[in-house]
Amino acid sequence: MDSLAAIVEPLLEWYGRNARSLPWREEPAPYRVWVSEIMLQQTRAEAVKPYFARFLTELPDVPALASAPEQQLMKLWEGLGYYSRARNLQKAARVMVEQYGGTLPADYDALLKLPGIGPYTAGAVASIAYGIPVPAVDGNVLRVVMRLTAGWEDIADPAVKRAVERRMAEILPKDRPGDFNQAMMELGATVCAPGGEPKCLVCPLNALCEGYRQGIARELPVKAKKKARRIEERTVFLLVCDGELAIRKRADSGLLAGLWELPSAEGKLNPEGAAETLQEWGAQPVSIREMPAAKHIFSHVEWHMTGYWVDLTERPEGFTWAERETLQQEYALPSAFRAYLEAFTK
DNA sequence: AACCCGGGGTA
DNA sequence: TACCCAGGGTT
Repeated sequence: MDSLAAIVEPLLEWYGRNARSLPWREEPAPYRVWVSEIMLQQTRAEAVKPYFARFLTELPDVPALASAPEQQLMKLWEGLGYYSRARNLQKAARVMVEQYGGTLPADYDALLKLPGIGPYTAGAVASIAYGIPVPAVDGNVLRVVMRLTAGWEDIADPAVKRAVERRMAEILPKDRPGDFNQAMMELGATVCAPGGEPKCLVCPLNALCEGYRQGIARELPVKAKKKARRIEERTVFLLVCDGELAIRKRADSGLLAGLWELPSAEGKLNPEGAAETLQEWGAQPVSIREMPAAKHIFSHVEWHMTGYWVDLTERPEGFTWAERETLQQEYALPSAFRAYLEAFTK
């Protein structure tokens, strides 16, 4: 198949009848489109919905985002993952306030220069919010194109992505770039879906699909395997004093940067090692109880956690203390710790 | 080019 | 389990 030009018309027709109703789609103001696109990076639309609603309520425009306290920002992002997205969102908002009068630049290259905005997001915002004719190639589009063309290229290869961007640019309808880009993604998300059997029988493009004709759509796309996760042992401490729990802020770079955590130490500490660590922290336990093991899986790391419940009557320095309720409402605590806490406390 | 960065859904 | 998800930044 030389050109994919033939897919444009049936795809747009299908999209007009089948587009999901999504909050950022109903009212595609640039700020809303941008925030939604950042949240949607590596994240399913269904997961984004509640976060998007809360975020837009609390931070309704670029200036509000630019001046938001870190604590509020991270709390709004808590549980969504890839927390640098939130920090870059605010960095970009500040650039917009300083350089663009508090609005998003209506220009692909200017968008691309902003923190957190790469080729996909720049294309999505430019085309959806401003009608600028540029492609937006994400995982959905790569999958759809590889199946349409029966292509066995490795979609993990950046050169393959660039080639697909070129092909999309060639056929992009200049009058409806935003609809076209969204239609490709919508098809990939709901019909030409990953995992399991694609719904070729209801696909508006099946008559044009080489992967379907050859019966290999299910096998595509090809993607190079990722490296296996490394395993890290951690020992978590529930330090309890007067009904309050000790937490502390994580380093501002690396995994879960700048979020809060339960005090923890590397390795699987036995009771003697735990006592030693508590001594280093200046904690004088009234009682120590060993807690069950738990596992938390990140995309590239696996934490094997054990823990100790430690009752204290005096508070060592270097920690922040919070009641369960306050912790819940005020502090951004990553899922790994939240799950551990909820599993072993009432 | 390789690695880092979350959390949840799904087969 | 392993893979995927409206990816981007750093080295």
